[in-house]
Amino acid sequence: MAQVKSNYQFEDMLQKHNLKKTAPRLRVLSMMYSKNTATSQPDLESVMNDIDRVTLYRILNVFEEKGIIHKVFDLNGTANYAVCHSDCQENHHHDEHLHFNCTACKNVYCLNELNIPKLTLPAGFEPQAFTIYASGLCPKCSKKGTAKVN
Amino acid sequence: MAQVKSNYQFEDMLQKHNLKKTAPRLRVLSMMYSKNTATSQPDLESVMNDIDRVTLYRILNVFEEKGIIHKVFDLNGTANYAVCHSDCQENHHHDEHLHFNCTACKNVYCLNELNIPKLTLPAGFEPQAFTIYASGLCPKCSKKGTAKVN
DNA sequence: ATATAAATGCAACATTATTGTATTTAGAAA
DNA sequence: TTTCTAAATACAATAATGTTGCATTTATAT
Ligand SMILES: [Mn+2]
Ligand SMILES: [Mn+2]
Ligand SMILES: [Zn+2]
Ligand SMILES: [Zn+2]
Repeated sequence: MAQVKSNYQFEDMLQKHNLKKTAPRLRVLSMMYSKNTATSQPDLESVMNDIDRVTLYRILNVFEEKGIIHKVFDLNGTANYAVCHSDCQENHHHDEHLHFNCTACKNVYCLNELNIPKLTLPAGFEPQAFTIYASGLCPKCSKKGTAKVN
Repeated sequence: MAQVKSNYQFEDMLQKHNLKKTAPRLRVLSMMYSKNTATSQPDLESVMNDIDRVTLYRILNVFEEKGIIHKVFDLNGTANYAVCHSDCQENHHHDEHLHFNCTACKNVYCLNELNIPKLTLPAGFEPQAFTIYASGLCPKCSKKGTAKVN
């Protein structure tokens, strides 16, 4: 499920976006691509505790600007970041997919494969983007509850 | 659109939830029911600047616990609060409606009338609640853009 | 190799969330 | 009505998070 990318590909990504290939950026990219769930800044900080808090903050910001990652708020309102699957451009995201927030493990999953149904809003509303949030149990946690632990 | 309720009804609501009828609580209730959009804590603070910030914080918390209001995060991740339209109970909310966040005026609208289509998630996911977010222009702001200002 | 713009790390500050507690107050009981 | 008590408020203090400025370091173009 998690995308497999080589370090060379990460360097390529940075270059394409006119970003310098630095160690902190490559590490963030590799961590985010290795997971199939979104990552909060506290998550990043605890794993990469040798990188400055502000540096991570700025890396996440610039990645979001460039359309490399997108931000999603979980049930508690804390920001989580996930890689953009699609054709996101600088300052123009297209992340209209479903976000699933597991109430047990708290992980946030981007379910890109799901297409969002068309909705008609009340008169006057002119929607430009939709996202759906679902909360409940993710595959891992629902398995734990019922049968054997994975 | 905004619900009209008398002060007597607000007192009644507090009593039903075993909350004392205090001036700050009644003022918060009356403000939130008078609007058809969600209210952020900074909003409340600026209007009711004689009430302590922490008091407002705790009022919002207890109202949410009791199922009187629900929290919704806007595009910037700041919490907004809106009255629950339906059968929300203590620690058991049923606010599965669409939230519309206007990119111009930043207001958040709860569109309760809209029913959310059934969605089938990938195998293993066990959703318990859905909410849809839409962003774009609200009726007021779309009108401003095209024709005369309202 | 050198120059330079970009990125990092550190300090400082801003904002918001949260907890503790003394004082006040609503509502029950006398 | 007065008295009592648990609940609520206000204020102080701390924690957590977001943001900016700037000196130092580093990637990369020349
Ligand atoms: Mn996503
Ligand atoms: Mn709502
Ligand atoms: Zn889970
Ligand atoms: Zn608007």
